[in-house]
Amino acid sequence: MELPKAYSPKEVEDKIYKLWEESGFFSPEGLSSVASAKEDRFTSRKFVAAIAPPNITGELHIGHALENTLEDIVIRMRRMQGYKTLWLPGTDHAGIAAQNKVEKQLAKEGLTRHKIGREKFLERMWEWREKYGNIILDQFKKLGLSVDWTRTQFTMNPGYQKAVETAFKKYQEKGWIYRGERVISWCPRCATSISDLEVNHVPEKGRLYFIKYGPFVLATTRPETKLGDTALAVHPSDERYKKYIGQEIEIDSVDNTLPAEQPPQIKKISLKVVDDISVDKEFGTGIIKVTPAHDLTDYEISLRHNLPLVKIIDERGKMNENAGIRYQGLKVAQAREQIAKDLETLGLIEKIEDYDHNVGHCDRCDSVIEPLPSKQWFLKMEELAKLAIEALGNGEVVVHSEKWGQDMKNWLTNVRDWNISRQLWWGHKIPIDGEEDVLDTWFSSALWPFAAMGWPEKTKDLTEYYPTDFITSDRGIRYLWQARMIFSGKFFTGSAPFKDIYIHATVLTKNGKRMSKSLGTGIDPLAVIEKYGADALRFGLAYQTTELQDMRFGEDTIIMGKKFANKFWNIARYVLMKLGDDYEITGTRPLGSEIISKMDSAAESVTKNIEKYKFGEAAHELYDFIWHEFADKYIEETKDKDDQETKNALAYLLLTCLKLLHPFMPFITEEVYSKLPIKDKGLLIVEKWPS
RNA sequence: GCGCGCUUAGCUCAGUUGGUUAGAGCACUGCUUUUACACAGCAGGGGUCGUAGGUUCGAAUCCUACAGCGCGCACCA
Repeated sequence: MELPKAYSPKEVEDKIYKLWEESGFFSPEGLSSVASAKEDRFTSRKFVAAIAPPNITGELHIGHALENTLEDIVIRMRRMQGYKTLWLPGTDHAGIAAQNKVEKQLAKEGLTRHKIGREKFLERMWEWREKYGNIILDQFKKLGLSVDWTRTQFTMNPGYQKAVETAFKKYQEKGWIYRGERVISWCPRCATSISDLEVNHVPEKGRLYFIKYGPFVLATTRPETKLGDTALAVHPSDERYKKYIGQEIEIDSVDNTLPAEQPPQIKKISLKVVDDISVDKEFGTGIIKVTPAHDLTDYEISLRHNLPLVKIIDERGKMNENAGIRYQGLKVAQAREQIAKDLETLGLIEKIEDYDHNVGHCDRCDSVIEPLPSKQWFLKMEELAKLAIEALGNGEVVVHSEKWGQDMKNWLTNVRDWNISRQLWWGHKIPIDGEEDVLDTWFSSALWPFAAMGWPEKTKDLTEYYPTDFITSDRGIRYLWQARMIFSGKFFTGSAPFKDIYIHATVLTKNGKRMSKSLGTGIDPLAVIEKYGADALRFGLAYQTTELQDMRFGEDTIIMGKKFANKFWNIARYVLMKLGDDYEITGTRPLGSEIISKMDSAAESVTKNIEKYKFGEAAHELYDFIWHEFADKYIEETKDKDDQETKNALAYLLLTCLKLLHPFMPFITEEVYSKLPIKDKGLLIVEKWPS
């Protein structure tokens, strides 16, 4: 059987993937066809993982490629070790992100969701999901992922909807769901509340306005919120202001009842001075205006001092009737300019300084966030957080590396109640009569490992495969998703939903910047696969993986993977040539020569490293052994030998390396395996792991 | 601001509990087209291990300070 001189991935990959799919070995049911009770293969031991479901909005990016390559390495090794493996795939409806996509689509047609109405809009959402929802999953096939496609889930499937409803009701029975008017982070563009975790603080150049407030001067970046002031606050121990605490102070303000066309006039108002420890004596003049409705810190102060809220900014980011006719209808930024001008005219501004500060932006659309009071649904976190902290503390869930586990515990210890309602249309409707809002998308994601298996029904899958063994994601969603999965699992099923969490590195550009599609700094995995092959990409990614260090990824590493694939291909060619036509590989271990024992210890070490999720080390060991020990030394030393012993050793080395390399480079290894002179062989994917 | 991480060859990174001449891939130089592979082989150049101190018989490895880069949390109005 002649092998071509160079390995060409394109001719191999799709063909091999098809073979695997047809074999049924991606499903535990398929594995039972080759099960052996005697050797305990695919019978009693199980290994289960649920994929991090990609959003229906997306396309494959290099982060997905890394994440799922690593997970596939674990799954493939476990499968070969004889575990009945299940890797459960699916997609996430991605509430706000997906809704934004379709709204953009509508905008191109000159439409808005309000113009077409809720029903029609949801139809469009489902159309989107039909058309684009599975793109990533299809792309996963190019990567060679061995997920069980017969079980593909979606977070808005009817069964999953039921899980979400059930979960909500169970929380309700506990009395942990409540509705409250609170100041929350609001995105005027998306017209919904968003989670604090979805607010990005971006440094911006702003201005600090020093405004006269009666006998005081105080500094603010947002003069327009003056119209919503309900108090002034100082630090309790500030000697400068101690005598004013508790007093009502008369202040010159601007008359907001005058139309904008008229020159500004002074209006007297009065504000009480309160003392609060949150005030920094050192900043500005040490005295602050309190605008409870539009500032999170001020809101906290208002709760402590029982101050009223005056809402002056509406849900579209415009000044409302409480701002007075002079400002009503202006956008926040316009109102800021207008009032600054008015105050200046009235001589109420002492000075204006340039000022660099951080401004909150929406994670999804980058609009400036407006804190404002809004009626939202909340989930009490106290008891739930305890459940997760306990699971992380007693080793029921182990986080790799430990650094991230500690980090999650810290977050859970300080976590506030979860605002679970969103003013969107795409998502799970809050299961309360007359309620129009939907649930935060992470509410359903939090149920993923068990809801994807059919919970709350007592399904066979749930009994057999839950809890799972492994999950992985990048660090960006360890609170949003992983921490919440832990307490959801504990609360609803009594078990933590997985044993091991692996937080993988973030892939950066070669220059250490975040990869961004809009900046054109991303690497498209599909283009890489097209150019170098999936195995090269997979191996390159795994080779660079370390526990903590983020990964600056360039083509060099992929080129290395490609060269390595070609090297391995030629090792196989050589061995096959050397073995000759009538040799049959039996897989028996030749008696211990030096190279054989080196092989064995490499096998053991690679296994241990994958089991400990030390992917980079495992890849290095394989590379070094195959290239430098097997090829450079052993093959070179035995070139002039033709005896049976050498042939046995060559055959054994090739077969063992093939197996060890398979999780990293599944396509080329399966292809080579298909060419080996072995009697009654099946597919490499279910062959016995060497260690 | 608080916390964490990183800083080792031109580039991207390894360096296990401190111990002889600090490693890999890519790039580079020279030689080799020898029937597995030129996507290769052999040989080689290149590093005061961020800076300054300290501990030690001995430090890239431990401690302190500083600097640069990055991440997370919190936002000071």
